[in-house]
Amino acid sequence: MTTNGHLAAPPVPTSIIDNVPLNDAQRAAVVYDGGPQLVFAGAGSGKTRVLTAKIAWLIGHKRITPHNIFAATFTNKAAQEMKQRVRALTGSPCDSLWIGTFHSLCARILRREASRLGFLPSFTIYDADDQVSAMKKVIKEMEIDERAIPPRQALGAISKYKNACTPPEDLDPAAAPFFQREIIRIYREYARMLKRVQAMDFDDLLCNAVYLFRKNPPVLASYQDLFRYVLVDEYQDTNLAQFYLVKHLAGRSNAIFVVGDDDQSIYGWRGANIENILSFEKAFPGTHTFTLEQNYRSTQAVLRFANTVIAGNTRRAEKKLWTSRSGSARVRVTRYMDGRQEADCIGDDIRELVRGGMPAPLVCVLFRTNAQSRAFEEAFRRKQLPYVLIGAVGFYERKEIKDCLAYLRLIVNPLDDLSFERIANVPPRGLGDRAFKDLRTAARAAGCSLLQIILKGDFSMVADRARKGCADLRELFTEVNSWNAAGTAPHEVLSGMLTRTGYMDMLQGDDSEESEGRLENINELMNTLTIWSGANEGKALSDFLQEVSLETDVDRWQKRDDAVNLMTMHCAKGLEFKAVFLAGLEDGILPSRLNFDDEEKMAEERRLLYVGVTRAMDVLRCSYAEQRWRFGSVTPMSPSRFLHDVPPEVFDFEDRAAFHPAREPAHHTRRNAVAAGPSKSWRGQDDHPKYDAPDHFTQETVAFRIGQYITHKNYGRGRIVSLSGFGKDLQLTIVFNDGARRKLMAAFANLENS
DNA sequence: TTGTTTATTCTTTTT
DNA sequence: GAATAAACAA
Repeated sequence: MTTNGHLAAPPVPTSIIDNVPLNDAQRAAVVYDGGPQLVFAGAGSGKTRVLTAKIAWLIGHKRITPHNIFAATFTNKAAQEMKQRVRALTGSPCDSLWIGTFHSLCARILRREASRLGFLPSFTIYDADDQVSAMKKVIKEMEIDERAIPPRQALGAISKYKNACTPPEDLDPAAAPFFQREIIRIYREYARMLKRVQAMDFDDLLCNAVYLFRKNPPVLASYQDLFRYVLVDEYQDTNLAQFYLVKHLAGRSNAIFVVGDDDQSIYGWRGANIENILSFEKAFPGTHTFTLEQNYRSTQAVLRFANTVIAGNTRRAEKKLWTSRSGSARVRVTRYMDGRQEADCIGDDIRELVRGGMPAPLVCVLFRTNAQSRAFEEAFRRKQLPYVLIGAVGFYERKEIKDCLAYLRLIVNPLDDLSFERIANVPPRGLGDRAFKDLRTAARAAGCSLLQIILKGDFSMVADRARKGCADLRELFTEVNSWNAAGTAPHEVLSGMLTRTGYMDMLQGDDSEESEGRLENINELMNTLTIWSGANEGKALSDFLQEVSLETDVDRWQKRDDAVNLMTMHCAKGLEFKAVFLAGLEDGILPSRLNFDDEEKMAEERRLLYVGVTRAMDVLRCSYAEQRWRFGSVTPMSPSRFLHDVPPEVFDFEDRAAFHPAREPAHHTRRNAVAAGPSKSWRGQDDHPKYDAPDHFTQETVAFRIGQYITHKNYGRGRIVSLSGFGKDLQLTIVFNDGARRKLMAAFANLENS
């Protein structure tokens, strides 16, 4: 059953949302009150607005208390913003809304109910790094060869089980083939270890919440009573565990509202299941489906490009995005000689845009992988073009920051052996492998954690020279624990701790470039913590640690009023910019060569490009390079196969490679030298058959750009005013000196430069 | 036990 | 090219 607005929108004056400009379809979705709702919201169709209005309507019109609403968003930032807007609309304080990412909402539930799962409320949340080190330890302890089963692979397999909410005790190793059998054994040990150190990884937050509800029907019932309404944003990126969760919470009331766009499903690799949205109606019978097709974000030129990109995918929910926004700028596709030229020229183009009045923070460069950011950072720094890089090496993933956090974690959770092992010898305290082994044996015998052994004060199990270090640690933690108990502000605890341990001295003594940056980072952490303590009076150190580990890249993003933005396309989900540059659109990068052989993954790559394209409001520029400096050698590249699916009339093609002045950069091979040689993949052998891209992109004969003067045998001299198509099909629009405007096929026109 | 050198491996996207 | 692990010297 589908409604496009006109039928189901009774013009009931519902004062609460009268202040929100909504079109018919949006309004219909907001005021519908007849059971489960699925809203297909195309890119830029006002999804957030609908979601916000819906919550406001629930509170203001349906009289549901904020406390009884569960809303899952994709970032915490989005949650904060929505909270603000709902507050503005309803005039009621909305602090009690359950709104946030699935992970934070689950963490909140799990802290309250921890004991039912055999956890303490103070459990630690392990990030990807922590997971790897925990897994390495498990594998080592089980005396399995790390090369036979790489930790990451084991984690990947376990993550699949957790996504499906299959606990290790439901798996029978005897019934599985060898490799799987080992994985199951490892899964068991890993789970045991996390329990022992009182930690949950990201997947645990979701599946443990599901286990909680499965095993405790009364608890489930109490949450079903609590959450009278469940809303989910970006539903296309939910995984099975999240589906179970939603099904548990809303299964009885059927009071559920989900928004999403199957065309923007880009997290399949993380376990997201596009079937969740495509089969929503099966899971929630009686679902009413709404479709938002009017795009308010992009110009027709951008949207046409986007529509042709996504049209290449077959299995999609039918929808046609349209816009009434006109705009003068055509989409441009540019060919560059190499990554460096690409970054340079994009920098120049951005400067040009900004000079023309475009605010820098509304400009964004998007790429497929984090590694690609480097070229831009270098170029922009050279050009003194301010930028902010979102994502990449996250602040909280830096060594020194992780060290600080490990110290703090140990105060909150003394059972966290992993954090203990991380910092026990940083700065050096004479504790090496030998000492750790001794401590572990003693801890195991006493049935307690490493830190607890230290706190006992009996160091007879370790060698002489390690005793001093152990005693130091004991003194440190005894003292710090007393500060914390006495209610010393968190930032003071941290700074006291770092001075006391000599960590600061360690960095100050080392006058390398990095240690300077590290000191700065630690300062920044201290500032963050100070500000946080001020803004969150009454909250504990443990709350800070949780917020930090569940923070998304976008959450930490602060727009600077003079800086342009750099980020991956994944990171850009849900965001919009006036001008978007999509860089590195090459086969092997987007789509990633790692997904060449999997049809569904390739469809996801295409959706990723679609997401990138639809971030643009006014200006969209795509680019690819002929060769790229990758992995220590120059690799020839060809344009993304997705570009070939876009009909030429939808964009202007511009070739800047041929016009780039010959340059002899220190480490770059000359283009011709490479182009002439046999094409070699970066591994030294062609392990993937090279996609046979039509060579018209790279044909050296087609080298024209807008503004160039040429001479034609019959028509004389003229100036190129626009280009469309590629290679053999490249069409030039030329204004000749006689005033005539002619469209010519470049391949046949036989033009000369003049 | 610690710090240095050399070898080796591996490259996507993130809560 | 970078990050990590193993090997080695002090």
